[in-house]
Order: sequence, then structure tokens, then C-alpha cells
Amino acid sequence: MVAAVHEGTTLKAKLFYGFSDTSRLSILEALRRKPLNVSELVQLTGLSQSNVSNHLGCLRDCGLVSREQQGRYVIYQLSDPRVGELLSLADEVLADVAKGVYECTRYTLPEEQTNE
Amino acid sequence: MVAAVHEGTTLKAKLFYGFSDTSRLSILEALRRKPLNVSELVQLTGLSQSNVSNHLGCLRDCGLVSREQQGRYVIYQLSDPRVGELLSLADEVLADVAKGVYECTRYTLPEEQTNE
DNA sequence: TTAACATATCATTGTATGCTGATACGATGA
DNA sequence: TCATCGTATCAGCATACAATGATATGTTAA
Repeated sequence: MVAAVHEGTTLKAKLFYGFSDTSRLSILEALRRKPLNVSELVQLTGLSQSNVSNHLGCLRDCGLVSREQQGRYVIYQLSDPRVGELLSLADEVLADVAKGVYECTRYTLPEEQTNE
Repeated sequence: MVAAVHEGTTLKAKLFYGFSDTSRLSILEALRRKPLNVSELVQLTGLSQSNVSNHLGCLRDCGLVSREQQGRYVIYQLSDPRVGELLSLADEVLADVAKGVYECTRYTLPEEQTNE
């Protein structure tokens, strides 16, 4: 390991990493529509409470979502509209590249769950 | 695990995962400027040949880069201009959110390598 | 065919991290 | 204060995957 990895590259990798997990993506997609508290997110995503909380902590640390306490609820929302834009652009790219991604066997699909 | 994870979400996660590694990002950033063969990428990124080849295989499987054999060289290039756009948009988002991502301790920084 | 170069693949290993269950913390209302 | 609800944190486990080194495949030229 000798090469220069721009600081920017490291940051970008971390940013993308925030989006690279189905659980976190589900959370972000949900928040894209409107702010939600943790319980609502648990309901919508079907993830465990601790799991959601963990991912929220991570997303918050990275500045992708912001947090506001309201009574005993904590409301989360996207901290920047461009977070949503990134998701949209990804959708567009996927519209063309989807087949490739779909067939990509290098990463493990967490088993296709195509209900909804 | 009961909840529905849209197929689209899974795909998006995989797409982002392609961008979530400094090695792959370095490769993509390099290809963003112009098509390159593997040896050039090895040189530019400082990664080992097998490592670069592995990542290229992954990026290719996912449809993010395309491959063209030219004599004994294999030229790689971004398969879609929007791949570059995603990188640009990420840069923009980072311009505002960078501090947060930088200080995000949930993910391990592969030790800051800020030379270049 | 053989040598030399370019790229791809494979097995292995270490590590990072997602998930779970239990528990702690915090806020509200009785 | 106590009970309850909502959220956060922690330890442990299982697993995915990045990196390495060795080797295989493929291409060109002599």
C-alpha cells in the first residue's frame, strides 16, 4: 500500500457506504417522503429496534440524517435534499444498468425479498 | 426478517456498494478522465494487479465499467456517463456534509492516506 | 514452439460490520 | 417515586469481503 488515496476519495467511499446497505437504504427511502420517529421506522422497515437505532446512529454520525427530540419521540429526517437526489440519480442509473447489477454475483444478495 | 425490501432497494444497495470502497473509487475516478488499461490502473492506483483485476471484475459484472480487448491490453471505461455524474453529485453533497462523514467513527477509516 | 508480457482466477486469511438480545438511559404521566 | 414507553448502547456471533501470493489463461512476437 503505497499509493495516494485522496482524502476526498476516502470520504466519498464512506458516504457511499452509508447508502450501500438495504437496511439503511430502506430507512433513507422512508425518510425521503417525510420525517419519522424511530418506532415508525421500525414499523415501516420491519427491522428490529436496536438495528434501526444502530443504523440511524451511523447515518446521523455521517450527517446524512438529522435528529430532533420531541417529547419521548425522536424525529429523524434527511439532513440535505441532495441525499434524496443521490437516491434519485441512482434510480436513473439503475434503470439502465440494473440488469448488470442484478446479475452481479460478486456481492451476496441478502436473498431476494421481493414481496412488498 | 419479515419486512419487504423492495427489489429496487437491493439493487440500489449493490450499486452504491460498488462505490463504497476506496480502491474501486480510485479506479472509477481514474476512468472518469479517460479509458485505461489494467496496467495503467495498477500504476495510477498503486494497488496490486490482482486486486485491481478483482475490483474491475466486480465493477464490470455490475455494469459500471465496460471492457474492450486491444491486443494484449484490455481497455476499461465507464459504461455510462451517469456513473461519473453520481461521483460528481457525491462530491457536491460532501462539500456540505463532509465534516460529518469525516468524523463518522462508525466505519473504520482505512487510515487516512493524504498524500498525493 | 517458446519466451515474455498482460490480465484473470483461486485459495487463504484477517478484519469489519450487520444482526440479535439484553440492558441502560431518558422522558412522560400517574 | 414508580411504571411505562421510546430510544440508545453494548457484547457476542456469524459472515462477507478486501487483500495477498501463486498460478492460470490469453496475446504477441521471435
